[in-house]
Amino acid sequence: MKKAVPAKRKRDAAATSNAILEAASIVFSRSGYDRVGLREIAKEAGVTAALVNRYFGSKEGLFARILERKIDLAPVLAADRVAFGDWFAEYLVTKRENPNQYDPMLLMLRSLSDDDALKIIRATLEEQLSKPLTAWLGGDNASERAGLMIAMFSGFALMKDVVRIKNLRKADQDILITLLAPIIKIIADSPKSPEMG
Amino acid sequence: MKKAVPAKRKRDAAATSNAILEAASIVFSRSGYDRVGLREIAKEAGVTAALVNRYFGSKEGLFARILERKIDLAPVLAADRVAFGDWFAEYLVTKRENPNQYDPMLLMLRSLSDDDALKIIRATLEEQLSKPLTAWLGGDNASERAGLMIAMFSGFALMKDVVRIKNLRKADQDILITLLAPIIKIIADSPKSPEMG
DNA sequence: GTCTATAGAAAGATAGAC
DNA sequence: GTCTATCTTTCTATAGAC
Repeated sequence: MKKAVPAKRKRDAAATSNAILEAASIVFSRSGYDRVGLREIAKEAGVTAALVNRYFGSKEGLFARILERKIDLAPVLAADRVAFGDWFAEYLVTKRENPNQYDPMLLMLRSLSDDDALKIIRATLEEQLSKPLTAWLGGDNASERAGLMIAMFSGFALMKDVVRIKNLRKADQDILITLLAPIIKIIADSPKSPEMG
Repeated sequence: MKKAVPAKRKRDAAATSNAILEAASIVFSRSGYDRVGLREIAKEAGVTAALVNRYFGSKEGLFARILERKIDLAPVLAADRVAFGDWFAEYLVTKRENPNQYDPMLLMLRSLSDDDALKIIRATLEEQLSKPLTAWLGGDNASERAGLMIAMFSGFALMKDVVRIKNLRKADQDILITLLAPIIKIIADSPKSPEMG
């Protein structure tokens, strides 16, 4: 609940620019590209809308900058390979949305309606998720399996946190994990080399 | 390619209202709720924007009306139960988006950015997909499995047709089907009664 | 570096003529 | 039943004062 009472900085370009970027990351994650105006972002950052364009050129430029920052896959891919299915299933099911936090996946899922944003999202997904995930998975048809993995977990996040269907919101978490784990496993395990790492 | 040259009807409320509904269904499917204005819909239907509000009250009302119509699940659920996994995998992978056709799933996936639309989408998914699918699946944890099924295939449609990631667009279709089928099967088959119908 | 003020475009909705 | 015209709001972006 760190409300917008930022330590009063004055005439510090870097700090201001960071404050805007941080505010936009959070607000876009919560509401998506279209629902948020520059005024709201600026207000959250403690400045005026004019500065957003001054530092980022345009709303689209700001959005691109947010997703340019590297998405940290380490916590996900650091999991033990054989335990990955169970671990990732639990991660997806128990992950709680924090409305005051940057969440690249939710930000993207909520920003599909703008053409400019969509292009940036496509590029981000391919560069930041698809590529490293394909490499990490390895084995036969790694690219297709990475695609299915992204489809699966984006769909899960979409239905659980964005659309919020009851089936997933009211479900017992342990049951969901039990059901989800084998799905992740068969995607993650290369069919022809299931025991390799 | 049936461009907007509708058989000139004059002063026929039912026909006009239908034309608007049909045009909106197609345009919303192609572009989503936010990207489309009432003027564009009206033009496509061969009328003016004022009539849209006259017949549907508001843009939101129009959107709700589109999704009120029953989604026909028969072609999907009519499949033989044991062959369902293979059949549905092939269906999802080979399905081609037709930009001149109403597609409820793509319409919803592209309309997540508006709050009013999102509420309608949530209700539609639960009433029109979740409920019948849960009943059809049956067995233990049918609701959770239905939720996962919806998550899986909405995520697949999202990444294939909306975001269009290369992993799924450039993939060999047979490989995708082969990988997808077992995923669908383990969701569809109740863990404790895998052989029941 | 930051602000106020505003330009300019587009949207949803409505009043009223025909 | 359908149209034109317009009101009102909201948005991104920019010019220019301080």
